[in-house]
Amino acid sequence: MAKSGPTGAVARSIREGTRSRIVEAAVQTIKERGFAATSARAIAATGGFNQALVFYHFGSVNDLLIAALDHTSELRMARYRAAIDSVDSMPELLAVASEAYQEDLAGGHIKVLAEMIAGASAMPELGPAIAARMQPWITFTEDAVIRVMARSSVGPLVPSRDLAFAIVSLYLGAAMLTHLTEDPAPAESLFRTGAKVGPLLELVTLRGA
Amino acid sequence: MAKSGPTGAVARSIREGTRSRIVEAAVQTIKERGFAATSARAIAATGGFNQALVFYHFGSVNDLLIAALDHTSELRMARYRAAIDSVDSMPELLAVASEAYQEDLAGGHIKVLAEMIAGASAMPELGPAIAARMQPWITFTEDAVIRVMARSSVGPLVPSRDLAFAIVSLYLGAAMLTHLTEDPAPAESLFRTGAKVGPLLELVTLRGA
DNA sequence: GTCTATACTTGGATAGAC
DNA sequence: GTCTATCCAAGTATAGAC
Repeated sequence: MAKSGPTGAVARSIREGTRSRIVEAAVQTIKERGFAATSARAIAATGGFNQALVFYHFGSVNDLLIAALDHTSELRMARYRAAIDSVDSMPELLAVASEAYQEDLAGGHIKVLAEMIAGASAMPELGPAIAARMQPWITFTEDAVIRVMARSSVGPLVPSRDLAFAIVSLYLGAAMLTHLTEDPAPAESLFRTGAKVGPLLELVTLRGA
Repeated sequence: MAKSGPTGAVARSIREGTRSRIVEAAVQTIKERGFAATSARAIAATGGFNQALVFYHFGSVNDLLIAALDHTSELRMARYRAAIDSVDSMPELLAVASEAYQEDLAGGHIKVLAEMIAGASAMPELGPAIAARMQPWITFTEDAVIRVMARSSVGPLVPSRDLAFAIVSLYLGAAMLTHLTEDPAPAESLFRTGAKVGPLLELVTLRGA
């Protein structure tokens, strides 16, 4: 007969593992205090554990931060994939992208991304790891672009790779500017305008409509 | 009768002032070593002067960095203004923008901008100062957009502020990605594609053509 | 105005007890 | 696996001689 395990917070801690607790504390610390303030000591304070655990489990603060970025990236990618896979028209795509952006902003995901990319400059050895984690987003965007452009008469004229790079750049740049100025209004206005212009574009370019 | 002054490097130093020497050393250090490595000690080593001078002349490293950003921003703004003020068609504008981007990349201006924006996350007290220094670029871009769109039949439909914000975001995001991956190819490909698509757009939308 | 020397702080990282 | 205690490096900033 199996002995019954612990319950409550302790059980949660064991089930999720200390590693997960540390990763989540790292994400939360970046969101709340920014990259620069996310030291091993600050992460430990956020999560309520000892500073030395960071090094025991991850070897270095940098390796922990990369694990944290992986963690949020996976969550966000799953969210975007579910929202976009069922979409194949430009207006729908813009609407979904706008909605997901609002979620990212409210949930602090944008802040984590912006802080990590910014941090890559502060810790150059972090650069390649973060760059590698941007590639899936470009590929993902390119897939969506190809699907939507297939219905357009100008689709074949626009290199999908360039358009995907432009979209990711635009998203990233808008996130950095929003994050920098702490003023969400310009980006929101841009998304609203995009939602209005999208259907127009579709009208003009729809193949064989 | 005026006594003749010193010559050579010494004269240059006096004429430009120590402040300028320090600012230029700061810019060069950011370009060569990145934001994180741009400490008072590193700047002093680059410029061949004493570390304490940074604090005597600027009070803090942060204040020096802001002065350095002002310095490069003024140079770049003058360059862009001269190039763009004489332009009023979309293809020309894209060509000029592409050229200026190449210059920025080669001259390291993009690196300075990217490092400073990244650094704003690392040093939160730097954020507002840098945000304020992005505004002139959005306004400048909006002016160019308004002039070019005046010739287009769809011009009145596109809010110029949104388009300007999008262009600056795209530029910034592309710069950050290029900087991060150290691969200039995607951004260059995007600019080439833009140069091809621009004339097409103009053909389609030219007012009363 | 510019230098040397140094006080002070923060944070990464490890040793060793438990 | 987790804790306490500590070492060490790097950097800001200042005091005070020149």
